[in-house]
Amino acid sequence: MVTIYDIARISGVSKSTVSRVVSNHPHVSTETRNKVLKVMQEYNYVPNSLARQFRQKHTKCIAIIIPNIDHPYFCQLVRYISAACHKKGFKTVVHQTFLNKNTEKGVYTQLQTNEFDAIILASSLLPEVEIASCTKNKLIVACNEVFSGEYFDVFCVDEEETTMKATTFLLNKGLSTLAFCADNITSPLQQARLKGFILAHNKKGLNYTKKFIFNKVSNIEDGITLGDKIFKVHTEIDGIISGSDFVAAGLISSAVRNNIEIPKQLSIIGFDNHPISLITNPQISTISNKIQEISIDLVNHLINKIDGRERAPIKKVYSGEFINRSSS
Amino acid sequence: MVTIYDIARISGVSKSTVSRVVSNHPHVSTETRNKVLKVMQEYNYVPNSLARQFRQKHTKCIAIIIPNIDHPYFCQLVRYISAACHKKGFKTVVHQTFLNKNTEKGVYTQLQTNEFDAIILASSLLPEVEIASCTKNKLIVACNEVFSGEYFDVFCVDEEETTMKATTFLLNKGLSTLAFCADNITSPLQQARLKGFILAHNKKGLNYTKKFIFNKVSNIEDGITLGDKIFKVHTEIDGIISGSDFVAAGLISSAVRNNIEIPKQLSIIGFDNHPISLITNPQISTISNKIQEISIDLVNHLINKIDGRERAPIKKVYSGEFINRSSS
DNA sequence: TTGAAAGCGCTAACAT
DNA sequence: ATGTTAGCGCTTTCAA
Repeated sequence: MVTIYDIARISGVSKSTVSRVVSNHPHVSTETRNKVLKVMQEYNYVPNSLARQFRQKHTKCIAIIIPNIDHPYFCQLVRYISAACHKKGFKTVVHQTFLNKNTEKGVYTQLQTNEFDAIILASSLLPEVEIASCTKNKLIVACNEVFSGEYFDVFCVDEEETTMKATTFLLNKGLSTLAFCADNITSPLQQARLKGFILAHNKKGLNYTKKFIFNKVSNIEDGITLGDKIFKVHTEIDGIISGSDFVAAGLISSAVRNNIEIPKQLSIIGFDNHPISLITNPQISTISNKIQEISIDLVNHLINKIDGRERAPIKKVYSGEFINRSSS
Repeated sequence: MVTIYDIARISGVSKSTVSRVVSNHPHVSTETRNKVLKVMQEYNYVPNSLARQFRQKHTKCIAIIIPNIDHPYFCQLVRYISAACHKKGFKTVVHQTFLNKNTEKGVYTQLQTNEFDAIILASSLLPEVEIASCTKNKLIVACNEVFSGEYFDVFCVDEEETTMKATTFLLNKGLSTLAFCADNITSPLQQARLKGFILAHNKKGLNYTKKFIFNKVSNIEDGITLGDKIFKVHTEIDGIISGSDFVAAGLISSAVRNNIEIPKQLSIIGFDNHPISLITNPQISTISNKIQEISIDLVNHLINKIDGRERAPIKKVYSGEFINRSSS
């Protein structure tokens, strides 16, 4: 391996000078710079990132924590975050927890040992204070998880308000028996949605049915399974706020097979405004969560922080948009 | 920051000894080990990965190159590869090229500078020899891209044979005018599929229609757009081999809106066996590509190579499975 | 504008 | 079983 020292020796300058041309410092004469550049090229020199990172105490790498990438929302999130990071010269490493607390904690340990410069936390199983204590003196920012903003930065959609809007829409149509599906009901985000769901009922002086709050429904297959289970038995359900467009798609396909007319007998609302909502029949009414906008804002902010251009923790709340298609 | 030297000083041993307990070496007395462990805990010591990586000349990080993660196949691929790597103590960094050659080259440069230990190449725009020359002396393995296996390891499904099987199935049904959709037709993988498509025609002494080879059709929206364009004008098309289940889903939704009966008037076959193929109406006949099996094999092999337990380049070919549902 | 020199935190060969 | 020591490749302060 050819090192900076080799290049220095060969081009007859010092290591410092070579380092300066590598890092594009000023105060190097054009003559010297060209001479060094030529030798670098000739000997196929590439700087060793490991050494630079060690010396400069940063990795140019950001971790993102999600439950599982094979999911309409997280997949898009990673897409935009990763692209935004790349544009700024950062790598992104994806950590899937598969909803395992210890896996999540492992990522915090890696943060402490400098495996990456910061964490974007898009899904968490741990309480805010515990996370804060695990990530002390390090950079972490939450994305669409419901945290106070007291300990670390938070960028999120107002899940409660958004879910309330969608639920109210169904209630205003005169529906009486709504179901609610969650991916992982104990998470703060799902709790916020549930709160919005309940609040919408309260505001109209209506009751919701506890046994129609379904947990652990996260993908197409889960939607199908749930549908097959409830559509035969609980025909009184006339509306569903489902946790994602994939779940909604599964529910719709099951409903169709069970001869339930949508939206005449049953309304279904999804989340995420994923393109899948365009190909079901009927198309899925959904909630757009501004993934791209949030991703870009968040990454810009985070990188400013890494570069030391920002200080105090901020909380930025976005408003979700209800998109009314044909399933409601 | 508390370093290994601090711990050594405080616990009254040498740096080497501390290093040994950190790395769980044998030849440390239980007494010493416990003493050091206690001090480490008390002072909240965490080893600095940057220094270790630098010293040991590895990152414990593997890059994966894909066009874009928001895609049914690549999303699942990343899911399984990333999980398999994690199990072996490796991180994965996702590089999306968005089909840009220079972005792909950038990743090879990063490999040369040791930003990660190896690349898993799941999508490439570059010829095999160029890749080989860019990744000299480093580890790279291709996944489901059609390379010779001469320069680097290759794990892949036999795309040609698999596509031929599916095409033959349609031809045997008596269909006469088949269309073919590709994501990016110039890629070796898509070329292999096209070859299989053509071969199936040849074997039966039939011709295919060149203008029904469609390029740059990669997601749900593209499927819808293409469907809306061709279903009105080219009613002679009676079968489509589409590049992915998402494209197939888009096509089906467009066909339904255009009052085309599937599979009576038109057969559609997807790729990837993504759950989306279960929620369209009719369900999508598709080709399973054994993502999980390949991912695990590939990662195991790659990590053996990183650890120096393997040498010569290998090529492992898997057979895809045609799954006949209701869209064909 | 350039060079000398110290040192980042850790590992491992060698010596004891 | 433990310590001594050299050094990984680079950046950066300081001096010239």
